[in-house]
Formats: sequence, C-alpha cells, structure tokens
Amino acid sequence: MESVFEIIAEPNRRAILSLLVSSQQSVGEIERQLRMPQPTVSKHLRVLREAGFVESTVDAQRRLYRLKPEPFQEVDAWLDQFRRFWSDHVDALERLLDRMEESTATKRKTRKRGRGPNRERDQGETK
Amino acid sequence: MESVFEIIAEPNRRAILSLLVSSQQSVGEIERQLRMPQPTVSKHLRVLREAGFVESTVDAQRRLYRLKPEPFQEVDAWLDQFRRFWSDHVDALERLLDRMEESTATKRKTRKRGRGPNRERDQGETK
DNA sequence: CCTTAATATGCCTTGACACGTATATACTCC
DNA sequence: GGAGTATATACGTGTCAAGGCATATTAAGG
Repeated sequence: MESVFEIIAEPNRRAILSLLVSSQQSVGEIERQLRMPQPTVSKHLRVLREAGFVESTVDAQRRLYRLKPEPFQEVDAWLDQFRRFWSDHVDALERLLDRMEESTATKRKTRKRGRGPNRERDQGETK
Repeated sequence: MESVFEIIAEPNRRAILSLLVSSQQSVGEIERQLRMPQPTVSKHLRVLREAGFVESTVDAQRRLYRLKPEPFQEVDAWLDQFRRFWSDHVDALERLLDRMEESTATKRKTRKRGRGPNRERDQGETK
C-alpha cells in the first residue's frame, strides 16, 4: 500500500475521511454513521493512520480519530502539474462564454473566475 | 474500475499522465520514454481513455494521446472539502513562524502565502 | 474479579487487476 | 498485395487487498 493514491482509492476510506472533516470521531461513531462492520472500520483506520491521513488519541476505551493534513497536500501537489493545463481549458471555455454573451447581448458583467490556481495565463494551444 | 481515484492509484498510469502534461504523445513515444512494454502502455491508455483522462486522435498508424481536464477537476473537487481543514494547519504553522521571526527579530517582511485556496479563515480548533 | 463495552487483530476466501506472451487489426509504402 | 510498422486485444497467471467472522486486548464499573 505504497502511495497516498492507493489509500484514497478505496471508497470506504474516502467516506471515513469525509466524515472526519467535520470533527474527530470514535470508531463506534464512524461504524454507526457509515453502517459498516466494526472490524472493517478499524482496519481502514489502521491503513489511514499508517499512511498519515489520521491520528488517534485515547479517551478511556474509545479512540478518537482526526485528520492530518500532510497526505492531502501531497495529492494536491501532484494535481498541481495539471492545473496549468486544465485552467487553459477553463479559460478557453470562459472566453467562449464571453463571446456568446457578447453576441447575445446578455448583460452579465463579472463571472466568478474558477477555482484554478496558477493564474498566469497566455500560452495558447487551445487546440 | 469505478472512480477516478482508482484510475490514478496505478503508478504507471500516473507516469503516463505526467508525460502527457508537456504535450501529446504517441503510444510508441510513451513506450520508449517510460520503458514499458507496448501492450502495457496500450492497456493503461485504454483505461485512462475510458475514464476520460485522455483522448486520442489518429495520425496514420499512430494514435496521439492528450490529456482531458475533467477527471482532474473531479479530484480537485474532492480535495476541496479538506482544504479548509489543512489551511487551518498551514496558518497555524505560519503564525508560529511569524512569532519565531518576531522574537528572533529576523527581518523578512512578507512570506508568500501557500497554495491553499478558500482563504476565508478564522474558525479555530487548531488543537 | 467478573462482566460489559470499545477496539484491534488473525485467518480465510474471493475477486480484481496488472503483467507477460502471443496474436489480431490497421495503416503505409514499394 | 506483401512486407513492415504501430497499436490493440485475448488469454492465462500471480498477487494483493477487502470483507466476513471469530477472537484477542484493554478499559470501566459494579
């Protein structure tokens, strides 16, 4: 189970991670909310912990699990190389929409610019 | 092979995707650069194509593969729910560094704010 | 202590998928 | 149209990880 990508490939693990966004949770709480057998939860948590996605503290017989940021940043870093590329496309789409608006004389001034970082544009190839 | 996450879980596929960032490539070029057997390349390309990561056009007997943006955006969208969380941590780290700088009287004024979007801060729990 | 609750671990089975090797398909050029 | 090149597909095999079920571990509380 090498990479962070293999870790998040598993749907149940993604579900657990999403659950933990709101706040830390005990194994039992996760078990109940996701309706999955307790051993399954524990095993996935183990994988997630060893991969650095979560950490746990002890509260009596409970263990409280919470997220850790690093692995997510790693995924984000990988995505980064593709951001330039895909914002080119978003921009092309926006330009297209702009032209359509213009010609239809639809009066919307500002469109919220998308979530793409690396906004140093201009380097054609909108093939 | 349901989700985009399973697709990018495979190292060779990630390698192919990274290759295609620079420009479109033929199967043979990928094969040579990554030193992997041609059937392997073709199979991975098939998976990537069916998942919408790449598309191909025909150039005589060659097929040129290039990236498509949508699946990457999907991954990015998933990451989004965690960004708030992890930028909290980055911010905490930055505050820490700021304090250290202050006390050591080190004279660096502006630190480049990290790559974290969703910069609507303030909602503690930097436990 | 013994019981109950909460969580972890072990073992087994099963299915998915990556790979290798062989072969099929498609296109080009002489 | 036959040889050569580029790419796709088919099939058999091995590996690995997820799930189910049973059981071990640890803590709490009477």
